[in-house]
Amino acid sequence: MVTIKDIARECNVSIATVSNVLNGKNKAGEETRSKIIEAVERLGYKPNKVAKGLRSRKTGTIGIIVEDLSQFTVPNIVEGITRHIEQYGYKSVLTNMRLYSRWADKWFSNEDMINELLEQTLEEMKSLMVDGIIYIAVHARETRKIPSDLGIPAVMIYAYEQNPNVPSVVIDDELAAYEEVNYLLEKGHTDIGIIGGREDNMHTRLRLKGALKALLEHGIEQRADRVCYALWGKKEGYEAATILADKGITALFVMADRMAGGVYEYAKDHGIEIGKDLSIVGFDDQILADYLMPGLTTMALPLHPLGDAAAKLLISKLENIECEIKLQDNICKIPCTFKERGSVADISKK
Amino acid sequence: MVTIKDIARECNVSIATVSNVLNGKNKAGEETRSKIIEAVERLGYKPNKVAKGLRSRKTGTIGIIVEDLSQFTVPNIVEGITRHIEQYGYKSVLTNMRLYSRWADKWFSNEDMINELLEQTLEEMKSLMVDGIIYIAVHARETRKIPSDLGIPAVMIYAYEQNPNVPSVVIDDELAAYEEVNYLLEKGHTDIGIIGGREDNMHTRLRLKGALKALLEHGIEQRADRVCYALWGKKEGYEAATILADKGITALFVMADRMAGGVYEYAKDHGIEIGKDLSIVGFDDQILADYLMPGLTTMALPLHPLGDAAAKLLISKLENIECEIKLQDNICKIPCTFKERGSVADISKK
DNA sequence: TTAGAATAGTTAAACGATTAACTGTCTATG
DNA sequence: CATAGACAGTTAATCGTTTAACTATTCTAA
Repeated sequence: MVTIKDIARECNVSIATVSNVLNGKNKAGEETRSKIIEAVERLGYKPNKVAKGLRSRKTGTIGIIVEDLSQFTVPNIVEGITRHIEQYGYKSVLTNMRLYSRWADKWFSNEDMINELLEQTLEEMKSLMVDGIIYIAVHARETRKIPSDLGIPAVMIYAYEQNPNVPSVVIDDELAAYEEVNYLLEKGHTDIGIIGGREDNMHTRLRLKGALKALLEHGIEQRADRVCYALWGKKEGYEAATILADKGITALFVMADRMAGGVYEYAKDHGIEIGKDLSIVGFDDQILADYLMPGLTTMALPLHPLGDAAAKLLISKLENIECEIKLQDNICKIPCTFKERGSVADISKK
Repeated sequence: MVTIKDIARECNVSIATVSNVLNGKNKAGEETRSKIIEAVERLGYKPNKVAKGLRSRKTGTIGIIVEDLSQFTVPNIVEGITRHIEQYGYKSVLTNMRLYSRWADKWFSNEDMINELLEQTLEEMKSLMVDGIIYIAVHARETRKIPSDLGIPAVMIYAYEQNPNVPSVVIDDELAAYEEVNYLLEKGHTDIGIIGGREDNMHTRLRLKGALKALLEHGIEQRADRVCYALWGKKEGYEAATILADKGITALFVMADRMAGGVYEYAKDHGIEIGKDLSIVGFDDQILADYLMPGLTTMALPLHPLGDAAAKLLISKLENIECEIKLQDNICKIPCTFKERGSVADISKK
């Protein structure tokens, strides 16, 4: 490995001079400068980031902590982050907590255990001397907490953080649901069923709120028996469809594409034609939405923008530059984008 | 930040003693040892990995380089890696090259540019002093090369590497294809069409080889007009189906689930019933395979095992322990697992 | 009794960079 | 002519660890 010493020896200067040249301090003559540059090129010297980090307390790395890398949302968020930070010369260090992973080797019976693991992971990151941290809380719970004495800048994605030092970037669930239900209403549907995710889940609650708001604005008070909760999966969607089937519904707002897939299966089993007898809007825009037939009209999650916004927030703090992202109550809500396919019938002109 | 010095001062010993105690060298008396342990706990001392790494040339981190994190295969492979390495106290540093990413900000017109980026990325990793490197070459090309003078242990996933120092872990494409086509033959199909991926792609070639082998063993010489190549996507699958439709075929071996999805759509548009009029086996076992109706019978990629094997190979080199993974020609082939759903009709008893 | 080993430490030099403080030399200015 | 300032560089401390080499004390066995 070629070090700064080798360059110094090669050029007959002190290592300080090499360092100065390399860091753009104008403390060297033109001749020496070019001599050093040449030697650096020739010997293929790359500054050692570890040493650099130890001395200058800036490693140029950002820690990304994810709860579960194999959740379909996460890679795209990470990509959004890395793309932005690389423009500022930062690298990322990723830790996957693997909560609820299909291949989990740890099981978490309660939130306290998770918070403890999180705290350990944060300590790990600190001992790696990352310059900042982005936490992707896919399994968003209100109980997830970043300690207020963390000591380095952090940003939270996906969950709301009360810590005043830690801004949150979240998707605008309420707005998205509002828009989706409005779309159904526009298409003439007034008898709308709702399949939510886990009842205690943040996303479920916010989306429900948005949906009810849209309905109410059209003078519709949603009947309680037309709302049911399921556990995000295909099977659960199927079961929910069974429950909602006889409630005189023409359309369904389903809070996850996978559950919507379950409804498709139910429809197939019972001779119901989706996009005609029954209309559906989903949520997520997972790949499968494009493979269902007819294609599922749904709400695309702003995954890349989520990562991008978080990265911008963090970089602006680290580099002390102003940030284009504006916060309200320390939160930045990113809108989803509606994806129209073929699962909704227009019955407005009947 | 509390350092080893603080502990030393607190206990009236030298920092060397603290270091010895912490690293399990039995060079301390029982009394001092417990005094130190206690102080470490009380003050919440965490060794600084950066300093540790600088001094001892072991940072306890493994660099993972991926070509494209948002490819569906990658997160699970990464999870396989991290899960294993964490058992040995290693962390991972991930770099996403973002080749061909949907959000790409760089465009690569040729393989040389990619190899250059790879070389840069490897240098970055070295300057971060990772102990080893795992490279996930999702877009497997034979031209991808890890320099032979890399200087740290490395393992390649997904592509074959000629570098004798770098073992490769790959999926057993040939075997998987062989098994799938055998399955079709067992079910009585003898007129089988094949939809491959890019013609110059390694996976395509190997899978084709396996498929032809199975056919040949049943005395079937595959007609050239029953094989066609497409670009892995849904639309391309649809087009391929159009071409193959009038070739007197009862079953189709499709080398990617997404293309198979395209065939489903073609079938729907033309009143063909999948799993009855036309049988299909896919490849990948992407989520969508479970949402197509009928469910797509396919071959599940051994993503987790792929990462696991690579990690085992690397760790065994780093920790100098023997490895349960056995190599042939420096390659470890991991078998896929067959996933039977409902897309194949049994016509053997007619 | 005494050499040798074992025990329980300490000292100080690294690892590869950055950086504050210092040293010369030259130039400009009143 | 004296002095200040700019320029071009060097020296040495420092970041938080590990580790080789050393010291001092006690124990063991012939």
